[in-house]
Amino acid sequence: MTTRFISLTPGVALSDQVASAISAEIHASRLVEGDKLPTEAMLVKQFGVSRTVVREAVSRLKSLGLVESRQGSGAFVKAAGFSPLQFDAGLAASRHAVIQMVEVRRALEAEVAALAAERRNRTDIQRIQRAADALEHAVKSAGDGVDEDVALHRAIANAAQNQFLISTLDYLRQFLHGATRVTRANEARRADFARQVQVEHGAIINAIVAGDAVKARKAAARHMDNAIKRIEHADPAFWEQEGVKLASPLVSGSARRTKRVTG
Amino acid sequence: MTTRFISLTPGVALSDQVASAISAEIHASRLVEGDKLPTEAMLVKQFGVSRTVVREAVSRLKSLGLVESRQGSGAFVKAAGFSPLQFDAGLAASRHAVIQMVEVRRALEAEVAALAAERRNRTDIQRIQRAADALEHAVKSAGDGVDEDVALHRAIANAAQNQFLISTLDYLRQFLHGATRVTRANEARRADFARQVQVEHGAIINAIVAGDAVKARKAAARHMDNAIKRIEHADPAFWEQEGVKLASPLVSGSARRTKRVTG
DNA sequence: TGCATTTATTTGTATGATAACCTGACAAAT
DNA sequence: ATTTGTCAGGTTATCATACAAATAAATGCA
Repeated sequence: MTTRFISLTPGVALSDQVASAISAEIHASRLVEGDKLPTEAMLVKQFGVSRTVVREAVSRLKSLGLVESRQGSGAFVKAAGFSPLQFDAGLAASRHAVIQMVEVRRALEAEVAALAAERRNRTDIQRIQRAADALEHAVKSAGDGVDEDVALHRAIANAAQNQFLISTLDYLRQFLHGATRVTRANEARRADFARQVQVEHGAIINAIVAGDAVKARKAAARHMDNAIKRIEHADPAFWEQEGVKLASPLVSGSARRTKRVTG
Repeated sequence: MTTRFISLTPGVALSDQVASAISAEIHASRLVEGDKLPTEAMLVKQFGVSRTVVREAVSRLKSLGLVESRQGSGAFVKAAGFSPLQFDAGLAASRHAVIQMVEVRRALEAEVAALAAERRNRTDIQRIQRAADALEHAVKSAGDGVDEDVALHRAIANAAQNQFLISTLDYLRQFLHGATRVTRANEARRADFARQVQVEHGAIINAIVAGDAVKARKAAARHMDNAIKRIEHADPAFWEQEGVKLASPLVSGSARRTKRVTG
């Protein structure tokens, strides 16, 4: 008796259905590491599709790292590695989600600042202050200063000497880049806001230079708290138009045709 | 004049080579979002392979989210999504890396505890206390309590009402699971250690129940600080043997035959 | 038993054919 | 002028068949 798979619904690509059917068996642990998949011929029979479809389905599972095939032998379930962290891209434009992400960032930036204060060396301090100068110069030159802001925070993160903190913050920044742009545009319009940000940065940097981890942690947390406030008071037009456009994809995998490619 | 792709080397699966060749074009920005890939017929000519190979290659790019194909129209380069966060799995067994990951976790657990203290409702409190009871019971029953420990921290995270904090912590836990097992085994051997952990948990829970965010943050941070200390004093044998075993897979994609499947 | 050879199985690749679908163009009707 | 219907060409999706290459099982022999 062989494994019975689900029936197929027309309309959706057959290879997708077969791939997800097999993938479901693996995730449901009905097929575990080392297990041999049914042969292509068997899958053809069980699903009632052609070998092309079966091969494409298995090929996708291979590229996803779920299975591994050996010519002449068969296809086998691979060891389930660590599943990567991947937030839903559509949430990057939702005001609520962005605030939650900044909460994550607040935690990490505070930790980074504290560790940087403990571990910074002379080179780190130089880089941080150079990045701060560049940011100040960009603001004076009427630039938005987004890149310089990122560079400053990255310089601080480097001083913390923790690769995972750096990676995680970089990952978050992918999602927060759009929001950062908006908030900085807001800040640029109001001189008092810009000055406030500069003061916040200065407090963090001073604490790091002084080697005061507690003060650095507090200053970084306060900086992020204010960032949340600035996001909350950002131009609501941004969240509406962008939010709607990007929010749809996540509710379901339904077909959408957002882009025209006519030549 | 159409895009010229690389030549093929025998030995490696053709579909792999074609897939990575096209993928390289995309990553090199010679093919950008919205661009139409050459038709299957063209790719067949350019690479000098069969249509089966081309289709499997494109199918893999689809599952990787790099391209999207529309029947009757063609295959198009999709918008480059956010690159996921993925730590090197081999590092999960290195003592130094684990400590750095716990530093990340300390930041997040502190934030989680603080937010949980602010946002917890009656249901959250019930779940947290039930999880704490289960952990205590597991310890008394001579279990290692790893699962219960995870469940407790997860219950707290849920009360924080921040999906991204939860996801990120879950992601970290994948890597820290092995280390957690070891440290808890250590704790189980020493009654004073076990009691200390229980006290630390109790402090976090009490602060959350009391709604004291500051105290909750401090208690969680202290718990993680002690976790780092416990890891540093863990049995060094673990880091040696496990470290070697887990370090190998990542150095290259070479063929290894670890498992026999004769059934 | 132990080993070499053969045979069968299975995946990799090639090829041709058909169906489903999209796009653009054009004509007809409104 | 706009909409609707139809058609032709191109493209992907699927099917079927065949052969090559690698592996595993079976066989025969010493």
